[in-house]
Amino acid sequence: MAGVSTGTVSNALTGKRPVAEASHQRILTAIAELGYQPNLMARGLANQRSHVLSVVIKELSDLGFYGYSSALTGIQREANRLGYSIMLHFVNSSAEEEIFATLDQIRARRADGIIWAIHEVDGNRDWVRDIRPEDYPPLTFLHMHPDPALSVVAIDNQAGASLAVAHMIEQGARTIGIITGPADWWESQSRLAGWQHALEQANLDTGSSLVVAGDWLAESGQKGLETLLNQRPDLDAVFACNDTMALGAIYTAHRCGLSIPDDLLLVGFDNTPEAESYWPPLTSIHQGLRQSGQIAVDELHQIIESGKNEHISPRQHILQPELIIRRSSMRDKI
Amino acid sequence: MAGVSTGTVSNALTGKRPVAEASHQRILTAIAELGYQPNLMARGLANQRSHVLSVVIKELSDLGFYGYSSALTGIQREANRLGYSIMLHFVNSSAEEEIFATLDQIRARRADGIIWAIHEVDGNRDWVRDIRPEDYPPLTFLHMHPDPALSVVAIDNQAGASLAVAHMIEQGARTIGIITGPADWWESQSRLAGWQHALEQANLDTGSSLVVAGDWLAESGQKGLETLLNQRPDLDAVFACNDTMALGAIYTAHRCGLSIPDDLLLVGFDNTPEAESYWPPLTSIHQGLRQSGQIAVDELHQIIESGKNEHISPRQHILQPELIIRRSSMRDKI
DNA sequence: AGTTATAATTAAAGCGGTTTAATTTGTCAA
DNA sequence: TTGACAAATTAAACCGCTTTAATTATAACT
Repeated sequence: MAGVSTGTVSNALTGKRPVAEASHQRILTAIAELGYQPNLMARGLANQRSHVLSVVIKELSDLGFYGYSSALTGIQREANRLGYSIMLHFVNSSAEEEIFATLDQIRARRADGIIWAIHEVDGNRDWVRDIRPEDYPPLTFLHMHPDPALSVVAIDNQAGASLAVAHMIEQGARTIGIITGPADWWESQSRLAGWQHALEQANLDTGSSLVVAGDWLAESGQKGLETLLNQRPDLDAVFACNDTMALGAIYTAHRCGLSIPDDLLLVGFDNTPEAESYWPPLTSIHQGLRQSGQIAVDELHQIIESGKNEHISPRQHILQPELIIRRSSMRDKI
Repeated sequence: MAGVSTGTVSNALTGKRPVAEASHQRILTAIAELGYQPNLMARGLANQRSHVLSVVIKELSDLGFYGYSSALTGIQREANRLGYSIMLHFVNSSAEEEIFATLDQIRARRADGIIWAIHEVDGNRDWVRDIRPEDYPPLTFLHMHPDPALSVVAIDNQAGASLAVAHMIEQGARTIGIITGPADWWESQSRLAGWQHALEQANLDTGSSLVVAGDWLAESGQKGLETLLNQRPDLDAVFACNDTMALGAIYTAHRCGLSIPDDLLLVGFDNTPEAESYWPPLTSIHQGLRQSGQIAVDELHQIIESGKNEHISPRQHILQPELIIRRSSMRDKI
């Protein structure tokens, strides 16, 4: 319609080779007239580049909304800026079968890169060792434990937990319990390690009677605090490994007539927007989730751009979380 | 490698035409040996069918996690079952510019269908009237107000709100305030209408001093209840248009030394998993969000399969929400 | 005007599948 | 042995784009 060949149209649109001003104009008007929209599948086929990033997360069932949503926001913004579309994949179990089904699908779609953001559970990243990397697009892990052989963006959970516990110690707490997430999650483990580390620094009790495992959900926070109180009547502070479980702990405190912070200090993890509307407002650890998502995309983009040829060595990005102090942990009331 | 032509491989894999058992075997082993993975872009190009569903949501910033996450879960499961991958798109403003940019991207990717799940704001669906439907893949709207000309899956917000308010009336409340969402959201409007309807049925006050607008976030629930209490000292119940704002209202009640439910009944909307760990546990309206997502996919799938030719008339699916009673609304304590 | 260099364009091949129409192979009856 | 018919296979075209190599148009210099 513009009286030129498809090759010229291609050049006009991608700008890879110069096109005469006159033809350029004719092409643009023709495009507008026809409502033409380039077919990205065809373009991808020809370019061997889909401009699609695959993001793999655990099914957003009843837990972990906050983390995934925030990270996804960060991912999306950056991906959009760099011209990628994002394809979402869900994995529920750690069954290798399901993992490989997902990987196959990603491979079949010829995604340019993968952000693997499944919360890590003991051994559910082992498959990485079994694959030939050249069979798959570049892979960046989000929120998993750093490994020098892999590209990883993570938050320093241990440091965050230490921050929380050290703060409570400073506020005068001496018997500090912890409500962890499921024992096999990496994030649980490192938050537990942070709790332990901070207590050891201060020569305080880290006995197992101070540890109870939750499942991230509020109800397990309720039960968790009950158990802790039974085991340790002298308990004077609790670190809940996420805000939702902290909410459950607050529930139990109310039910037992315990005042937070007068009788018990409490700190959570995540710093969800609701935390400041808990009663009392909850001190929590803020993670740069949005930022971590963004970094993961940048990282992946670099690897993709550099081409698989020049072997770029994997990098580790560790973000430091931050303590947000609110009333639940302030012995001296404000 | 299997000594057959690509055409035969195609037939073997898709099963569209019969292939001799012997060749079939040879093909399978060759595939296993080579680690072959069909290129879905090429397949899509040839078939004019991408097997991709585009899901458009508002950026999961600080609000609305719960709704989007649940719906996405439903969408994902069903999409997976039917062999679709899902591509995620984010729209933030209601600027037509951004909307059309998104639509163009979807069109360029040749998605088979679109689930438009942007929370509806006054007029931000008007673009639908301006487009030629045949330019775009089939479109289903999720959580927007029904329109006979469009394919829509929605939850009956008005009925849900009425349920909540009627329940409080039954519990003896006579002066029932409401904390709404932003005034321009369709969901706010219909929940407000439900509140009004239930009160009118019972001949109770619906004056504007009983209405205050929030923004879905907890903090606005705090402020909201403050305002209501100032305007109406006789207030004896509140309907918060989501659980998060209800949490804020609880905060204010605690701060003012008011007991829920003794001094004030409270009902929320969403029935988030945390609601039962609020103090007191929150009565709320449960929406079948996961189910609505699933239905949207089914609906779209049907339209896609039927081919654009036989014009399938758009259907409306309205789901009824459900009242979940907990202590926050029980005058007679349990 | 005649070369030559340069810029713009195009024809054709290729990306990796599917599909149609034609061909080969195999079976069986005459 | 031949011919007819069905089943399996394949060659080649096509999906819509990019790109290389070749070609044509344009400008610049003797």
